[in-house]
Amino acid sequence: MLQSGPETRRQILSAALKRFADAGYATTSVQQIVGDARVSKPALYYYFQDKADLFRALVHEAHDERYRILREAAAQNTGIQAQLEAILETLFDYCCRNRNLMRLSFGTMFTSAGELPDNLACTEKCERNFEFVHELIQAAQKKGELSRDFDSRELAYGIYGHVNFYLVSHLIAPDFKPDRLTAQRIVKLFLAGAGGTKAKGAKTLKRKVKPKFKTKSHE
Amino acid sequence: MLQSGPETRRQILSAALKRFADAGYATTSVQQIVGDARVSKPALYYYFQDKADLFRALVHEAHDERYRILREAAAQNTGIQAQLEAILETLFDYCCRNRNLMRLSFGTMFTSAGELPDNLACTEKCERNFEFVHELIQAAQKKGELSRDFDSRELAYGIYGHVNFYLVSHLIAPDFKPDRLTAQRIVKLFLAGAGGTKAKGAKTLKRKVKPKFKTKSHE
DNA sequence: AACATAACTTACCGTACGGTAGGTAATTTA
DNA sequence: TAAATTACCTACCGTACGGTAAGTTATGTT
Repeated sequence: MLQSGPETRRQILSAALKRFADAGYATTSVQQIVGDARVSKPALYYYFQDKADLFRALVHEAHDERYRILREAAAQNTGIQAQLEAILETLFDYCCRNRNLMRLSFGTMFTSAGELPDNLACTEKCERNFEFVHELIQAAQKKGELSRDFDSRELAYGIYGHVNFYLVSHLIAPDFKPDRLTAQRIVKLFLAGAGGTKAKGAKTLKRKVKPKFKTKSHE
Repeated sequence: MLQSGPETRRQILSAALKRFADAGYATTSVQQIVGDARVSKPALYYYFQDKADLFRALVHEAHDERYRILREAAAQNTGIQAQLEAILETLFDYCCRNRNLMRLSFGTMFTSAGELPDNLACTEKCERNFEFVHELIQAAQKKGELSRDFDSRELAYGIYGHVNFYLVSHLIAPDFKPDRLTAQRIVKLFLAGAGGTKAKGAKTLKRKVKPKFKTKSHE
């Protein structure tokens, strides 16, 4: 019996996402994907040009969606602190709810180029995401919301790296779930700094990081 | 003519490093490696149990060496600021001089497990590296060198994530070469924070980040 | 000189992969 | 209702892979 068409396509994408996220592009075979999706191989080749095309569809979806919610979160807030908090919370939330998609897109960024299909061209989309945050910071610096002792790019690196560490931590250890409070703590540290015991601000929002979470870091 | 033995082994490792770093584990074939190393396939299987064993040898080398120089850098300095600066500078230097090895070990951390050989067990080594920095920060907090408004783990995440961002940036864009000055700037930001224009400290050490470096970020 | 071992080589095998040729059943269009 | 198109299926092909069996040459050791 024939299915509804788009439904089959969705099944293939869903199965492919899981396999690619678990085992990477090269290791995953088309056979496995069509097996999971309960369709035949030619069905897959009916909807996608080849294995690489299927992979690209997933990666681009991941990047674009993330960029979209990033902008939305920033637009709905004013002031760099609120904006950063919103962006972080949104990212954390999205990351927790679309773990496989995020694992895939992070994977493509850190994996050696030769392992992935050509024409992936995700560096541009990565840059776009970073530059968006960078511009927010630049603007905030101009408004005096952020210190001018640092180059805007230095600041962007700082917060971006910090956040990515949390994201990757979640991707590696699913039980580690950064949330709204985490976002606020990160922004607070970013703004206040770690230096001295000059009792720089209120101790509000403080939270013990559960030590049971074995970071499993990632260098 | 027969070669000196260990020399052949070294050639194989060197060729394998390059291939694995460029194309990843799954995509690289044993044929390519022995081709580059100008030896035959059985020569490789004479020195290594199998493809996975060869890969493991490289990864473990990378992690252990990095851990060693990390400890050394910390031991030769006192005070958290000097220690962090030294660690960062050492890491940057090592990363620039052993780029392929670093690409390999970062790759293994971010790549999905299914794509790599079993028994890789690099998460422990990653944790070990992170925990070392974490302990330094804990000690500094006790001595009052660092703020107690934050959990020690929060602080460690902050600096560790920040640094990793620079490392990965270099791995993706080789022209971007963080150095001693970069290390000092990062530590300064970590300690002082990005908040306000209260002219928190001297403007010494300030440096413009060359905008010509297109970050190529990585999310 | 005789033997053992280390350090390889050529040649090959079975497997699993990505992809396709060619056919079929349901659905839409004329 | 007939033609065309959509949505698949079974069966298969060529290739390149990881790994090995069996032979060869140099280098000690006795």
